[in-house]
Parts: sequence; C-alpha cells; structure tokens
Amino acid sequence: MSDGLIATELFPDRLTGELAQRVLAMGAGKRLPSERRMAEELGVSRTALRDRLTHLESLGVLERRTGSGTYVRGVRPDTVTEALGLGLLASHLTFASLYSVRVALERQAAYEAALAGDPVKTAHMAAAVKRMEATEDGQELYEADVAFHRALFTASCSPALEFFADALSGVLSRSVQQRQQHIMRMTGDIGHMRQLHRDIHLAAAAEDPERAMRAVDSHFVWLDQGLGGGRESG
Amino acid sequence: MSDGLIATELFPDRLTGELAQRVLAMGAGKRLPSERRMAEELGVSRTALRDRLTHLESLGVLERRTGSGTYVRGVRPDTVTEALGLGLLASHLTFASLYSVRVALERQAAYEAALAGDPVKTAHMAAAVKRMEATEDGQELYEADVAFHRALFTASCSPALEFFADALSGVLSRSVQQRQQHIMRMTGDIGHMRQLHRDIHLAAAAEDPERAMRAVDSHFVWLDQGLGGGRESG
DNA sequence: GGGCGGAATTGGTAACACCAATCCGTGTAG
DNA sequence: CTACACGGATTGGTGTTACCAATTCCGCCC
Repeated sequence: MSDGLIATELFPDRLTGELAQRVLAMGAGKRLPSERRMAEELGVSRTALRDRLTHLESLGVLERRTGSGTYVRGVRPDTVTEALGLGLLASHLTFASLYSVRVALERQAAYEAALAGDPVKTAHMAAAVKRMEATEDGQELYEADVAFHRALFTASCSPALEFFADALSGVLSRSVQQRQQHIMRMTGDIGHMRQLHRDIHLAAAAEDPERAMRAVDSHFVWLDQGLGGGRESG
Repeated sequence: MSDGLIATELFPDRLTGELAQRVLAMGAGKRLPSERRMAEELGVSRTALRDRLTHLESLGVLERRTGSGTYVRGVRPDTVTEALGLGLLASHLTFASLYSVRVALERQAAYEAALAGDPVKTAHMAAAVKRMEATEDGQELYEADVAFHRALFTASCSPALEFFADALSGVLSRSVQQRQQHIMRMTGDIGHMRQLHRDIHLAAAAEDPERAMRAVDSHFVWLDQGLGGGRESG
C-alpha cells in the first residue's frame, strides 16, 4: 500500500492480484488456507488457483510444503538469483557485467554503512576481520570473507542493497572454479587481504563515507589485478 | 553452460531443469512445441508440465500467448520488478533503500560508460540532453530524462547493469506521485538540471570515469536536496 | 487477387480421482 | 504418567478428461 503501489496494478491478472493482497495482508510465516478451501472461497477451480500460487511461489513470496500447507515468507532474493542464473546460461548477462554490479553495490553499501554508523553492526564486520587474522587456511579465509561482506551489507541498513547482494552472490558463488580461484588468491597475499578488509571496516566505523568507498574500490582493484579476465566474488 | 553453471543445478526440480535446458538451447523468439505434444515427449501429464511452464514464465524466460503458442524470450527484468514490487508492498524493502541501489548502479554505469567510450552510444545521451534543451514542458522533460538515463546504462556496455536498472525503474516509476514530484522538481530549475545531465554526458564522452562518477553523484545530490525524505526516480 | 469464414490448433479453466508426504490425536507399552 | 508407535485425516502434487476462448491457417467465394 505504501508509496502509491497497489497489488492489483502490479499484477495484470485479477486473481493473482487478489491473492497477492491476501498474502501480504497476513504476515510472514503464516499459513494459508488449503488449496481446496481457497479455491472454493475465491470461486475458481483448484487448477486455476494452483497456477497463481505457482507464480507467487516463483516470486519467492510463498513456500509450499507437501502435506503441510502453503506458507507466506518474506520476499527473498532467490527468484532474482534464478533469473540471473538463467541470464547467465543464456549468455545474455555476462559474468563480468554481473561482477560490476557487485562492485557498485558494495561501494554504496560501504558508503551507507559509514553514514549509518551502527556500532553493533560494524562490530560484526570487525569480528569477520578477526576471523581472517586467526587463520591461514583457504577455506576458513573464504568463509570469513563471505561473512565480512555480508556484514558490510547488513551494516548499510539498506534492505534493498542487501537483497540485491544476496541475489548476486547466489549466482556468483555457484561457480566452483570461481570459488577455487578466490581461495587461491587470498592465500597468496594474506597480509594484504587482511589490511584491505580492515580498512573498509575502520572507515565505516569512523563514519567516513568517502573513505569507505575508496577502501572498497581498493579492495576490488586488488581482486582484479593479476587475475586478468577471470573475475570472482570477493 | 558458461562459467560452470548448468541448468540442472540451478533448478532442484528435475523436470524444470530439463525444460530450461531445452528452452535455452533454442534461441529467443522461437516457439516451443504445444503443451500436449511436449507433455507426451517428456512422459508427464499436461498438468505437471504446465506447472513448470508457469514457473519459467514467472522468471520471464517464456511468454505464453493464448491460441498461438509458448515462445522463448530473453531473460527480462520484469520478474525482478515484480519481486521488488512485492517487497515494497510488504514494506520490507523501503523506497529509500531501493533508491540507494539506483544511485549505486547509475554511478557505476557512468564509470563504465566512460571506460567503454563508445561514441555511438554516448551520442544517444547527447541526443537526450538536446531534447531537454529543446523544451520546457514537464512531461517532455520527464521523458527526455528517462531517455537519458536509459542511454547512460546502454552506454555502460554492461548488460547486467542495464538489467537491474530496468528492474528498478519498473518499480520506482510505478508510483504516480513520485513521477509528479519529479516533473515539478525538474520544471523548478531547468537550467541546472540540463547542466547536470550535460556534465554526465561530457565526462563519459571524454572517457573520464572518475569525473563521470562525480557528475552522477552531483546529479543525485541535486535530486535529494530540498525534497527531504520524498525520493524519486531520476 | 483479395477478403471472408470455418476448421484445426493452442493455451486456459474446470472437475474428479488418486498418490505421497505430513500432521495430529489416540492408544498402548514401559 | 510419559514416551513412543500407529493410523486416520489433511495437504500439496500429479494424472485424466472435457470443454472454453483466442488465434491461426487454409480454402472457398466474390
């Protein structure tokens, strides 16, 4: 309802819009009536209803559990991930172009995280850096790295940034080679890597947006250099 | 197939994966066999097949035309738009946070457009600026503005940036009030607005990425100022 | 040759039966 | 009294058949 958006204008299909409205009315986690019941209530066949439910499920708003029921869940980035994955497969969206989106998002996240200046959330970034400093194992470094960047997006206090970042990493991390390359790279120059992440955190903690952005840029420059065309999530 | 991604790992469901593979094999615009035929070929009922087709349609890969057939179409941002719209309605994704994503994308687009330095594409940006300079009507200014920003993303030569930008503007432009505010703002200080857009174009044409980024930032600073919390697409 | 109309095709919906997974209440063994 | 096991009821998933509505295409008529 907010911002002048209404469900019926988002979906050209009447039935879908009606369903969406119902779904959004009840909070996330709630269970919808059974298909047979809803079909009767809405005056349509179960076939038609299931068609719309499938659509909403594809959008990530619903989750259907066989034998249990259909549940509302918050809009999740999975759908976007699938769409992007298809785009990749269709070789319409290239890997490099997706990567550049990631850079853009991360830079903005750093900027907003510094603006927000939430000490609790930036502490999570610090924790991830600490994990990096406590190990030299490639796998653990990788996990700490993932944790750090997730913490960064959380610290941005921008749900949409987080949403898109999740959707992207879903695609970017699916490629095993990329992940391997990533680990190899990180184990190559651990000290520098730690420094770069520390810089991002410090800039955010110091509530210096411009410096945070530059730190992120440095981080990606480091990722780019030496790897040539092969880019990765980082 | 590229980048180690395969359709069967993108979709947990076997039938969906098989379908996706078939769909991606044939180029965009092609027509799939009829549902009855495919159902027989794949050894499943029309019901189950339609379920998967609905899913792929939700993702934007397919388009079903009643009486005509089911057609493949390139992965389009419509799906993401719907997902984001739902996120807005569920008031999980706020308008402001979506807006910040837009800023991030646009900044990056300017950067890459300057890097790419495609004279033909930047010329389209110039054309949009010319349209702005040729009118003082709010509606026409609005359209020229939209055209300019589309041209910017096209000039970035990054399909993913363009993809997300389209998805976002689909949501952001649906709100009528926002559009009205936008027009009012632009008619308020036409000269300044023209200058800001000209700057972006010139920086891109001069192949100066840093300057292009700064120009975009100035543009959004201008949009922000004076409007308080009410943000818009711009 | 062009326009028109009907048959065949295609996606959309409906109604019914059945399967498999899940849930829940009950009853039984400890 | 508790813990577990069993079985019926509920729920989503699939198959089948029939029919509707929009579209397409081909052949007939003008």
